[in-house]
Amino acid sequence: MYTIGEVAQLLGISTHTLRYYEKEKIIIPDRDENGDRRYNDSHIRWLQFVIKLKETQMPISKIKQYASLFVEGEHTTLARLGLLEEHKRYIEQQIKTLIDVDDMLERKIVAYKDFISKRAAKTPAD
Amino acid sequence: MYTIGEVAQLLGISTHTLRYYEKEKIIIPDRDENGDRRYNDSHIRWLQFVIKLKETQMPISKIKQYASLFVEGEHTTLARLGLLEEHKRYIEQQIKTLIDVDDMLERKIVAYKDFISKRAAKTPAD
DNA sequence: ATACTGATTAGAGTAAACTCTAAGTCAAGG
DNA sequence: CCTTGACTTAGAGTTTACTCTAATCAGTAT
Repeated sequence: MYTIGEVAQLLGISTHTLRYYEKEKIIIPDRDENGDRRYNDSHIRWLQFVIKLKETQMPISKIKQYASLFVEGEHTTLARLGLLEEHKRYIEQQIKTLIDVDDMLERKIVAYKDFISKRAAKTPAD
Repeated sequence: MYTIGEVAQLLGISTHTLRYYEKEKIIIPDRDENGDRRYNDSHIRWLQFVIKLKETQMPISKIKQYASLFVEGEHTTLARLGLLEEHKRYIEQQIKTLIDVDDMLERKIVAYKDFISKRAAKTPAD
């Protein structure tokens, strides 16, 4: 069981963000006898999943949708599957785009290096 | 030579955005005798490059920096090279992350499908 | 006792990147 | 003549995702 500060540290996010996610109903931790938030291992795993989705540009609104389907229960598995499949398609498209741009940058970088080395060769006495 | 409306259509962005990019000094088109913006092929190519950078999450502030180095002239090639190399490193890291999450989603999706098909098998008379 | 640490809340503020509105002017085409 | 589409400046509004503030309280350290 972790406090909000411990979770923040562990996952490299701020306590502000954790409270924001709770306000948005993305994660609802338990509370201890003082009313302080308590996160267990399954909360942590869910947060790690959320962070992965975020790193791949899934908007908070979609993550919220997915989280609320979870709360609704087992009859939403098909809808959840749909969301994941949709995001997977986005990711695969994004990978293609990134590879394209990576190639484009590689060519530009080579051209710049070439230009710089030629310029250097032209002014040997500088 | 293209008008702002033609460029917007061609590149799938709005005229507002093109004016905004001009305000931010990312692209400075020519003007015709009426003072209307005129974009030539090299403007178009530069805009296509900007859009590619944006698709790969380069912030407008960085694109601005790169554009202003261009305007400053040839002595900024090293700085430009640096910016491109930095963004290339970001992209390559991002590709790794996307591949990881793609795998993770694949596993989740398989698990969901498995669950759904097992549930269907349990209730053959539904 | 009191200062420090870390927790709580509601709600305000911020940054990025547009996106649009107002309130006009101007020129060409049908 | 009227519509369309361009132009201007200045500024307001929107969305996303935080990020921070203020005021308060509970437990521990000196």
